[in-house]
Amino acid sequence: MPREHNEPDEKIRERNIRLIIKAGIEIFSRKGYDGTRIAEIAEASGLPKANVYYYFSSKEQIYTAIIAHLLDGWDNALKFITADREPADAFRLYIRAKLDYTRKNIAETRLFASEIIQGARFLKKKDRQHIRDVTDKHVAVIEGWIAEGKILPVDPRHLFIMLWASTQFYAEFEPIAADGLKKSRLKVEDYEMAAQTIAETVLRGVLPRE
Amino acid sequence: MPREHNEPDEKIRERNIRLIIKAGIEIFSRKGYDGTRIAEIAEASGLPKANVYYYFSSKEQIYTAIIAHLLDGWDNALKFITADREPADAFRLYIRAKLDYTRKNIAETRLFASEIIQGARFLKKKDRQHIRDVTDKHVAVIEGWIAEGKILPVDPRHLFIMLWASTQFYAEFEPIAADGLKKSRLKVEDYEMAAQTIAETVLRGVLPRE
DNA sequence: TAATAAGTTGACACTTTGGTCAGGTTTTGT
DNA sequence: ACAAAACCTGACCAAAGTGTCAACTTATTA
Repeated sequence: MPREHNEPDEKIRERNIRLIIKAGIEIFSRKGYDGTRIAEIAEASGLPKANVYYYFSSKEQIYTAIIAHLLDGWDNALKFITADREPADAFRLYIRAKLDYTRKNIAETRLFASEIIQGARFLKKKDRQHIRDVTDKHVAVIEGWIAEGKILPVDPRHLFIMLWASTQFYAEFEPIAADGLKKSRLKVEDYEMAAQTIAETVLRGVLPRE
Repeated sequence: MPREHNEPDEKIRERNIRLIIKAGIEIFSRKGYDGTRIAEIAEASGLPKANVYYYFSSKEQIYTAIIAHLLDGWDNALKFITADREPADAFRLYIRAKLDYTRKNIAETRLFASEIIQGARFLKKKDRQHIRDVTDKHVAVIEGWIAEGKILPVDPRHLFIMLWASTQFYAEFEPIAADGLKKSRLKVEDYEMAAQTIAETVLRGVLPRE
């Protein structure tokens, strides 16, 4: 088996940790925490099991490293609901960015879903607090728009959940979504069409009539 | 430990299978297929492990029995999108029924999500076909409404996914949904409010302006 | 280039797992 | 009451699981 070679300047440590995390994301996302076997991660990353333990002292440590990595990714992807934009633009951008992120990071998205379904056992208090804070900030922006009459009075928290849920779905439930769309696999165009439908419907749903 | 006593006339076999399935739903939903240990199901159902194997010959058999049971439940719960209703009523009823079902069957809902995330390994071809058929039927009704001008031209499949996703979310992602709503746990009123927000928004989103 | 640090790994210890089985007890039909 | 059927279960496997370790090789640094 040809050894994956380093990117330029990438240290051995960095490369191996990257390989382990990458394999871990894939396998944890499919099997959940309890269902994942370290040996499988080792095999998928091309390292012997003992070498995995050289970098991580336990299964839990690999898992929590991945969760942290994942939450980081989201923060970068989602900064589009700000008060200085028009609601229509903000929603459209948000929906598109979220769908884009999930499409390009299907395994991470599934892993997060898996973690929550399994009881959010490894989501730290501060991680949850962080999610709450981000939500609150967005909610405040929406409430501002409502006060200005820019959108209709809708419960902003449920509205948010609706957007979150709709955009998550395509990655998490890919086989079901594909069945529903009568495709064998989802392609970029399907995500594109999803973004359009969600944005159109929700915008007509919340913008005041002219 | 006090033995759970029979419901009147319930045969031993029925009772034990019921107990095993019940425990199985709870544990499979939390741990996924690979993560679930038969010993844990045995303990949760109050039977010795060997007794579980007296009724089911393998882990897989328990799991697939549960999946079948679950799909049955859905068929009963969701019969509200029919061409003879007005769109507004049909959507409102569907959203409410789905949220009601997920609220009362949280573990089943999570188990289904878990199964899909883990690659739909045990969802039989005919089950998927059945889901497709039901979807197609609903899609046809929506297309009918569009043709009659009763609702705006929206992609019916993506619209459906939106409804499905939004209504699933509260059960699957309960901790996140609760965080988002600033509650410690979701109550009936929260599901009620969710139904209202989703229905209002989507209806304004698809009904033609007067 | 020599010493030290970092990385690698086969083999091992110990635990848990799915599943079996022989032999017991209880329920049921007649 | 008695036999047959249904039910129950402690003890047991082989396989698979997590994590360890001592001895080895490769990289780094002065």
